[in-house]
Amino acid sequence: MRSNNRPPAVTMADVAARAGVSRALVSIVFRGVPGASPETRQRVMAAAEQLSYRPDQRARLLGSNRSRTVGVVFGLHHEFHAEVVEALFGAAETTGYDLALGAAAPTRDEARAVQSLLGYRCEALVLIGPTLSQAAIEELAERLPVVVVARALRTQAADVVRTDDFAGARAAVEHLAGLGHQSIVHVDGGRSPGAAERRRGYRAAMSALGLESRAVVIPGGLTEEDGERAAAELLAGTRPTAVTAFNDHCASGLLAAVRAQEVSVPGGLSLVGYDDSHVAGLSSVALTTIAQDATRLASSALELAVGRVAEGADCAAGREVVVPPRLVVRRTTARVG
Amino acid sequence: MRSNNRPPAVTMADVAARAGVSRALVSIVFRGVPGASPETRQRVMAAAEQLSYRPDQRARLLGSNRSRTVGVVFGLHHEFHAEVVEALFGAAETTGYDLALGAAAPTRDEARAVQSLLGYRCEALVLIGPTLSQAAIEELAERLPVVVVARALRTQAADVVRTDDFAGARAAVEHLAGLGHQSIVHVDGGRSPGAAERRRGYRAAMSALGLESRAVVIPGGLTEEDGERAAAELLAGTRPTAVTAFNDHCASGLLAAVRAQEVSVPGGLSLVGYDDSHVAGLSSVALTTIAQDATRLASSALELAVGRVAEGADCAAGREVVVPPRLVVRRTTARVG
DNA sequence: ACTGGGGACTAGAGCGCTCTAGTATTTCCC
DNA sequence: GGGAAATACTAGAGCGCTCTAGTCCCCAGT
Repeated sequence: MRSNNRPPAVTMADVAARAGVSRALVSIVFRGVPGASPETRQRVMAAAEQLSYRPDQRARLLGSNRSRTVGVVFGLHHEFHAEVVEALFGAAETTGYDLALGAAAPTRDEARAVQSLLGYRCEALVLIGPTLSQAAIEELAERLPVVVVARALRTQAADVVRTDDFAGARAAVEHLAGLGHQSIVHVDGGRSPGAAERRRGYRAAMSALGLESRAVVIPGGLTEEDGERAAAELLAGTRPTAVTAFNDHCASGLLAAVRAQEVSVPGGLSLVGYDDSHVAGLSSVALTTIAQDATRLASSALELAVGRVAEGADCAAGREVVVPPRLVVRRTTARVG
Repeated sequence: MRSNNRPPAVTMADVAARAGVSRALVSIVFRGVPGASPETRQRVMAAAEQLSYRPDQRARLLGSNRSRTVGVVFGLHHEFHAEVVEALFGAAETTGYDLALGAAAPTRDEARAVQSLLGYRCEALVLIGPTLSQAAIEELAERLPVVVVARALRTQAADVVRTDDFAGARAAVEHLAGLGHQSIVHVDGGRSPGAAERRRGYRAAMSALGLESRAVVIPGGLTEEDGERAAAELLAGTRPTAVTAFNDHCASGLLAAVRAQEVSVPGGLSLVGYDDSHVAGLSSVALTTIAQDATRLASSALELAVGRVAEGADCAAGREVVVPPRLVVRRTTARVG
């Protein structure tokens, strides 16, 4: 029994019949390949329009035995991921590839997202800030090209596109040092992608400035709550004059929390975030931060992904694209008072 | 020429050969339908495991001529949408339906997202806070079941699931009035989904309290920036003692901006947001707000969507589920000073 | 002993496309 | 005017599944 009594979906055959041509010709027109006269093309398109026909992706992909699809795994609640995803859509436009989204969230882990994407036979996978283990990523990479975005990974199996977080963290410290700060604390991101690099960059910069002994890293995280918790710890001990935070969310939580304690920013404390996310740009927050170039990360990632697909398995392994960060000075940093 | 020299994808036939059964049997096992003995099931699963086989969704769906997929259109940058999407994944678990995501963003409009979803032959569409015109939605609804979430819409064509925004706005006003406020301004959301209802609820509540003449609506929007702009306007005129904002983002922008102007909240101004989004819960923001129940919105939406699919075109038209909102009192509202 | 029924399994025809191999028809160039 | 080459089009075999209509075999009932 067919319980659904909507009209059956219109297929290529319907369009062909209406236009008075063969199915193959309709296929030719819709794929935009040569082999049809302009008038026929016109006629086919008109027929399709009248029937409001759209080619069935599933069948199209099945038939060509290529999916022309790149899977994207992203964190549903990560603002920065959303920016990269948007940029990926822009980049995909010119490549002829489609994007399939796999959402990861607290109640739906990355592995699930990946599995569902594999079911769609993506030709490559772009993982944005994945928290999967390196082993898991390498295993995946055996099956299809994998590009990891925004996470440093030493592996020959996958390509990596990331911001130079080491340089970013260093730039933050140097900016603060340039303003006369010496007591600079880093609130880190724990095991989050990028956290280790930023921590290393921070330490290296402190050493280079001869502030080695004053380097302090306190545990933070990637959410506002983490920033708030870090603020408590920060204010309890000997107060630094400046802080570099793992990301803008953490920084903004920290900012709000210290301001609530009557500590003025940047008067009493300078603060640098990371990512240049939306929140940093708000005039009421105006966070000095290190910007990641989502557009370049996205276009590089897609380029690597489709490049690898085209080259097949025998291409150069484990390429890495490092995009330089950019210091954006706003109003949470000032000369040490 | 086959440029890609990865091993060809493993198919059902491979599994069948390895397990020594027919393809059909493998299909039976993977669909979990009766018709295979426990031992055979075991054997097939083992074979699939060894080959790390996953059924090809495209083919599976093509073959069954059902996609068992519900398309979800959401705003990539809307925190609240992300919450609903996550809840939808949870709800989908029990229905046997899969979710396909269609992302809308400033550089990728909803129509594109919808078109791409249609290409995957979704059986129904869930539109979260769509900005599409009513006509466009109705046209869509002729082709497949459509459920609109978080936007009031008077139509027979689609089902609607929304929070009772009228009641929500009223609850906000009543809460403030209960604290002695009389001069209460509403910062609205313009043409955003839900904005009109909330505005009406605000006006109705003010009237009911005999504060009709003091009702003031100033233009806002759904972003922090909109809130900041509204703050400027707010502080320029005769200052109210309380504000209800269109959503939490708008409220938090407003909050930061007025605090920057040395206006204490809630001492000098009480503020109520809407949505109970993440940001409202931050201890440094602690925004009193009207919570929308994303989980219930999501489960109702999915229920309606699959219900309509099951019933076919002849089912009750234009159902509406209205989920009650909930006042969450935090620390941005206080008795009028 | 014969029938009937049910469980386990298979053959094979789709699903709506793509794409190779082909058939007409026209054009072009000595 | 005849062959080559290009252009416009079609036939039909897949792609990897699902699912209907079987086949086969074993056992209960009479």
